[in-house]
Amino acid sequence: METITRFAPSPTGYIHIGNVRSAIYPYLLARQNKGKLILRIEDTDRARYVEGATELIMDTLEWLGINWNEGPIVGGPNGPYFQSERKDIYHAWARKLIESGRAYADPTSPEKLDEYRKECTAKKVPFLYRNYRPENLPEWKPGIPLRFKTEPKEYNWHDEVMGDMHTGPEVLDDIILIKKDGYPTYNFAHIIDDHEMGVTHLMRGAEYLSSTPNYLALYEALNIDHPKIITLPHILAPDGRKKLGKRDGAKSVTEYREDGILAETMFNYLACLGWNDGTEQEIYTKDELIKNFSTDRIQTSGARYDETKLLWMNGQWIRKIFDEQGVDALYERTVNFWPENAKDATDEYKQKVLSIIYDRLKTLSDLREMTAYFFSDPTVDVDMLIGNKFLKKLSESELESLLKTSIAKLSALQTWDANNLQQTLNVLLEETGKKPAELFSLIRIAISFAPFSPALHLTLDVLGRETSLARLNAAASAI
RNA sequence: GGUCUCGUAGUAUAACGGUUAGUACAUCGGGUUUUCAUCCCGACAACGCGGGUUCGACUCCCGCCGAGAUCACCA
Repeated sequence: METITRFAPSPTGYIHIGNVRSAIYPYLLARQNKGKLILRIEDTDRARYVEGATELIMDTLEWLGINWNEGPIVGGPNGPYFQSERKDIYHAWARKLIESGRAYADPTSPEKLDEYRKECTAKKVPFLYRNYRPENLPEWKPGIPLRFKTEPKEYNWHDEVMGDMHTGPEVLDDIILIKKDGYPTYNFAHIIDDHEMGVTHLMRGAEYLSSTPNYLALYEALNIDHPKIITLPHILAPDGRKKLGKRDGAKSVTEYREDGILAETMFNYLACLGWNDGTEQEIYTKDELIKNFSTDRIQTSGARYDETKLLWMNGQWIRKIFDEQGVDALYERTVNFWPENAKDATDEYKQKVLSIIYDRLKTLSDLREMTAYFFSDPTVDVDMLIGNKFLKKLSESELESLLKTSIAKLSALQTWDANNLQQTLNVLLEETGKKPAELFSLIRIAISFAPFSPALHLTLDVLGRETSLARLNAAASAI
């Protein structure tokens, strides 16, 4: 049987890192089995609906490389893929339930419901609406919610991650199927949709675990089979132990993207948070994940989200892309991350800068801080020179003459390239009798006035003869 | 409160009855002609507690403790 999975977000805002995984895993499973991934928009809550959220979600998925086979834009045989456009379908199924006596219109007011609830809380007994079913039930019509008439019993089921599950009748209740505004609840809609769309594997977060028995009861009353149930453990907030949510400051995927986290990193990190293939591999391409993914190795316990490791992994990915795909591939991803003063620089020059700085980047946005001096002359800061921990021991006149010696030597260079620069710097070391720490720090700071920079000969090479010498002269005359 | 789930170093994890409990991030120390990184080497650091079962338990069973999820006309 073809594997059909789905990602079914509700358009209430951005996708944060706590819930991208419920898109990644279904995607991996679908691709691994040459199946289909369906994107379905669960927009039945009109109050929480956010304009543009669907586009934002699709944009995020696209960035991550999660493409769907059926859903908005691409269409498909099982549409519409917006729940708000499927009302008739839900109502048709609802009428079947009414006919079989498994659903009823519930005239109870929200106030009355509240009262019941408080009563139960006071008595310290669990609130179950089925104990309060009204006597004279009206016809179901718009304006009145429709409830499921449950038949309390035990349920046993298998969860691909959690294993064999069991619950007693006390967890079953008369859940609302259709709200008074005519829209279905998630509880009802997702069951109908998954069935009609042929979903074979249902992957969702652990927060749905406790309502699963109610869903099982619904499948039964509807006389339909349920997909394989795969419960994903929660991603926990970095500090607390709670499920990561927007309230805990869970950032949107878009935010990470803007901070210079690569899509590869995001995908890799999240896929491996709560899953591993049993080997010691840490860096996975999407294809490797598709190949190696298996639901039976998904963790059962929640995993804390660790941004430090994400940053480490991003550094790994930056280097991996550079090493395996070349500077062009990495450069393509950096276009939005250069400092303001790099605006007029050529692509060729920026690529040169990138190729000597890339292994220092944790995020692409580090470029802004780390490369400014490549694009315009830094402000001369004499204190930075004389206060440097290696240069402190030298007098100012010594520094000045050392700089002048260096300038003379470097100016004499026939061909200004990395190799020759390296050789010349070595000669300078011998001739001046200075330690590398002293001579190189001096030159490095004089040309960059930055806390750090790439290897000296490479930096000089990229800056070029004219700029390098001009900056050295400026520094020398400022001392 | 009911129900369900979870519990290996600070973090993510490996182990599926027998290992000096492995790996990675983080931290600390060292190395590679300056810095910051990369890279390499090293160090620190864990089986929640208590009972069983067993020749032998991180691994199986029970209890306890701790943590989380859920009990909406939200998804």
